[in-house]
Amino acid sequence: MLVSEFMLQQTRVETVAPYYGKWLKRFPGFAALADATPDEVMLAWKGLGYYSRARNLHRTAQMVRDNHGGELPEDPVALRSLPGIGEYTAGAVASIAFGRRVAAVDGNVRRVLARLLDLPHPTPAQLRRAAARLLDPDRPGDHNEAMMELGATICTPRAPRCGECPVAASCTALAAGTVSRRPAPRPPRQVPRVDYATVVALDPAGRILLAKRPETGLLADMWEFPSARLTPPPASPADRRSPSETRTTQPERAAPTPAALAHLAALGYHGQPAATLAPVRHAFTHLRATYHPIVTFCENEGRDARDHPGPTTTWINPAHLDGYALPVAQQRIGALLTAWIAGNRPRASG
DNA sequence: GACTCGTGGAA
DNA sequence: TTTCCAAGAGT
Repeated sequence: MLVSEFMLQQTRVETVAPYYGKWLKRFPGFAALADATPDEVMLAWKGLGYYSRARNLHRTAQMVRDNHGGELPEDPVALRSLPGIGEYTAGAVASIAFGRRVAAVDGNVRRVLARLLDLPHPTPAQLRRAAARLLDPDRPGDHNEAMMELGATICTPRAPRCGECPVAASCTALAAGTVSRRPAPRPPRQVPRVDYATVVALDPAGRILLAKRPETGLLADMWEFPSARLTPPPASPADRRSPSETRTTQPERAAPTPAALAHLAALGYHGQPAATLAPVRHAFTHLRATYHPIVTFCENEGRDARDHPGPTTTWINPAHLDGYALPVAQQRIGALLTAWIAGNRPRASG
């Protein structure tokens, strides 16, 4: 249940389903997960997104092993202290798995309560009080699941089916005619557009260069083709409050070559662009990225990550790309590269 | 309270 | 094609 709760944070059931079974087979319990390496954990989470969840679940497994005798604590306060377990997950696990009398307020329950009580801007404290007051003390787990299921199937964000709702008679927002505006949606923010030059370096043996991302921030601890930002950093958060009517003047297509070669030189390699692959677009939660992949032939002077400072890098056989934790956009670049190599194989003998 | 942090699917 | 999310947690 802990694995499913981690995976379901901000993620749909249909997306999680294929990962869940494979994960439990790969890591059958806390001990197996705790003993795994970070790379093994990231590889199993590859493609699921919000990768800090994987690192936190890994750390939680190690804390369960080292501090809790190998068994997950049942007390919601103890659960709350584990990495990646917040107020919601602690309440869900404690009530559903262990029968503790605590509420679990997720996005669905928040919406249900906001409508039942007609609260436009419910605070976490208001939601905690309301959920605790309504909780069925005899069946807290079933109650919490029922609240979430009600929000997922009847009390939906758009087009709620109030005619089928079992608690419609108690719904304050329904009586007031404000259901569609409860809770009030937050005003949209402008999403920055960012262009990256992506270096696909090929050595004479046909191997490609990968770099490991920093252990914090976007796509932490994931592998990627070395990339350099082409567009200036986004404006300060306060400057992008308004909707997208004022689209920033980003170039439709950035010129990638100089920055790409500069980045490559910074890594200690030099070469000439052999081809430019099709741009790859990818929408993150708060960022819309466009990667401009450049294929370049490089002399691999037998160097690897231990021979020079800077980011961790490694040369790999393109056929082994699946063995590395690459985010989705980088996997797409890898697919483009594979196709390009296949189309250029006859000329590669020189 | 504001902000960061992925992805795929529906509208 | 673009928007808007969906079973949150950490800073």
